[in-house]
Amino acid sequence: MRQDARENRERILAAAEAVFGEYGAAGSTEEVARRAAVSIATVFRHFPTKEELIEAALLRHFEQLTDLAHALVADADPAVAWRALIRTMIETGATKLTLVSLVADRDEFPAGAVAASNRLKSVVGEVLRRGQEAGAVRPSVTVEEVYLLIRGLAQASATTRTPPDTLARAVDVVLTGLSRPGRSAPTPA
Amino acid sequence: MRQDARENRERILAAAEAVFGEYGAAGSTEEVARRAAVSIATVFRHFPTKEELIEAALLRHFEQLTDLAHALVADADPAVAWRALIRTMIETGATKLTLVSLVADRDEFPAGAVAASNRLKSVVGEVLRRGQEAGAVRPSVTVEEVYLLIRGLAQASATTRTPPDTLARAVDVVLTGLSRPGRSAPTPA
Amino acid sequence: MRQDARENRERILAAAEAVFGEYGAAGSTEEVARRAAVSIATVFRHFPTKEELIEAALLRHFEQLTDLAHALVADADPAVAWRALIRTMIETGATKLTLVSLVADRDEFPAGAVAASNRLKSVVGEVLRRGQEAGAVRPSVTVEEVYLLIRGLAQASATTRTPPDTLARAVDVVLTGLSRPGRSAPTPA
Amino acid sequence: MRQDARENRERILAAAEAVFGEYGAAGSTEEVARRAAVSIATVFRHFPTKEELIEAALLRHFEQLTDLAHALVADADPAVAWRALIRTMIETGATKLTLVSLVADRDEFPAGAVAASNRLKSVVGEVLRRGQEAGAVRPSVTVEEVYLLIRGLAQASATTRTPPDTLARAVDVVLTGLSRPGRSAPTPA
DNA sequence: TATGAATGAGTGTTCATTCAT
DNA sequence: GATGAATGAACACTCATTCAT
Repeated sequence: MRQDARENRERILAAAEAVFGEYGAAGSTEEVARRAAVSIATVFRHFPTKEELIEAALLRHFEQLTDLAHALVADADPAVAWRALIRTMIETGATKLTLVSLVADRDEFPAGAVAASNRLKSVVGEVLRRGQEAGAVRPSVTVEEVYLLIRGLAQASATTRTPPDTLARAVDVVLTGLSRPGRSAPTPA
Repeated sequence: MRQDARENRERILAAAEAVFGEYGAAGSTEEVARRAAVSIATVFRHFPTKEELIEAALLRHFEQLTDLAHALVADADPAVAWRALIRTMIETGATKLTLVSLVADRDEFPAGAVAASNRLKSVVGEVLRRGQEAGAVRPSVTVEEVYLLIRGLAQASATTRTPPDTLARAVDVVLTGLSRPGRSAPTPA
Repeated sequence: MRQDARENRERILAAAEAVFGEYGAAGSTEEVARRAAVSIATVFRHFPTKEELIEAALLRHFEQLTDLAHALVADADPAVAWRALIRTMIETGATKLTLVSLVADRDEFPAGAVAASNRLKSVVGEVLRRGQEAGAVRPSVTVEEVYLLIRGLAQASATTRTPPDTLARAVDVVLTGLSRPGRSAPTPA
Repeated sequence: MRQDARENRERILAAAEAVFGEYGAAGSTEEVARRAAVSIATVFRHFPTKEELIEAALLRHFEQLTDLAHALVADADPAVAWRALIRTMIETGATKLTLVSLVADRDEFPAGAVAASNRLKSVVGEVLRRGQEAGAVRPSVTVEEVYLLIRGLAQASATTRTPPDTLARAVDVVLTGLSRPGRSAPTPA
């Protein structure tokens, strides 16, 4: 691929993340093209379908989160790492995670995105396991409900104007509900 | 209104609830008409605007929930009532609550739906207060984060195929996070 | 026909004249029904087609004008009668004559309306002939161009907001153009 | 703009002039597309709104007439120029001038079309003035009634099947009515 | 006979996608 | 490889007309 093509691809993906994060699936491909300052035909040359465009944006997002999770795994305190990961996934994912629902229910979930999603999930699972081993998280908790809770808060706060402190309190509720009984989750500064 | 018209109206509302619950605002009025087995013109005779159709469906849903909440208020045990309400709102609301976000951010939230929504919220608030007085719910909890958590789980489980037990575990996490420390929420049968 | 039916018919015709006069053919049958305070089905029972409704309204208008022309024929001064007829047809017809174009170009011009139109035309022709015999109108003038001029001014002033004095001056121009050379048309008070 | 696009634009405008001239504002954009042999989406790409399409057609027509009027101004004989202008405006404008009323009463008359319309009116005014100075036209005549008469005949003859000689005689009547007393308007060959 | 309700065939408009340059 | 233009299929909505009550 030529260099200008690669640059275009990157600009388009960034624009897609912004547009679909803002308007959900209702966001138009034309608008993506406009923000990326390319012709719409260029968008379609890179991503032959609106769906593929969304998936590519998702993939990018998953990979960024995976990197972040990896960094947190290296953190000294598993309990701190755990809480930070949950918080970050909800907050940074807020605008973008809405995208998941746009492709998730299709039968043939795209190979690339599903792989990235699995990679992310396994790292999250690892942070979870460490939290459990450290006695900070209930042993019965599985990644599945954690994901559901994260996605829920991300979507809900993304689709309505939620005051930050309301979201913060909701996150605390979740963290408390996940934490080992007797150890309440300390609220961050 | 004639009887056949009332029947149509009811069928249309049910169809609208299903369609918009499934596809969000992207659901088409045509599809609603198809599922209700009426002409699209009939849909528009009953609800002159797509928005009004969505709002009417919302209103219906709010009122049903309000009735249910009222019934639960009359229940003997506040703690049981509280858990039942949360569970029911998430489960029955799953498909439908997604609709809230579709109209919630408009400036002129329609009188009917907003009133119904407020009525519901106040009853939920009452059930919450009773749960707190009975020592079953943390005193610091407010309706706002409860709503956010409910909406989150409802939307998230509605927009992806979630196994029932995953949803159940997530609900338990939330209920535990909301309950008085030391009193874990007993899982139902 | 029952009496209430006849009353309805009359109210519908009046409403039709108003509505189509205001909006032209774009006026909706529903609006006519609304102004006549009857159901739309009643409108269609009386006039099985929108076209037939328009034609009936036309016919009514033609007949009223014919009556008026007859009265003018009886007038003592042919020249005065002539000018009065032209003026009245343009002015009263302003709002309504637009209707003519709505049906005029169809092949099968409706029997009733065409008859009424012909009756009117023949009376206008008579007034014209008398004016010519009295030396007030050019002998070469025929009813055809007179009709075209009348319709033109009526339509043009009906479809745009025309100041009364502009219309009056235009009518004077026409009257002058029609009158015997050497005898300018005296402007009325 | 690419060349094929420019060609399409021109074909669309021509089609619009024909269609709206025939049916008035009731003419459908689909019909325009059909006559221009393009997809309806192409029509909307060029003119994002039916209104803008009508306006563009109007503007084109006004500009053509203005050019013609300018050419006539340069003509040696003001009386001849005057009569030729009136005749041409009525005849060529027949099908098209109907459009004026469709947009004229809107508050925000579109800048382009209104400017073009004003330019045309001022040139017509100039030809009128020259005719008056040459003693061919009554001094009391203003552009307003001239316009009303022109529009009237154009509309009336456009909306009904008028035999050419009837229209010609009507035009003569108008020209005579406008001309200086004692000087009848010579009929053209 | 009159009505409220239902309908089919449009209308203007948008958008994901393809084609010619 | 990138672009501007074109397109078909849909969408929300309207209206003349018909049907059941």
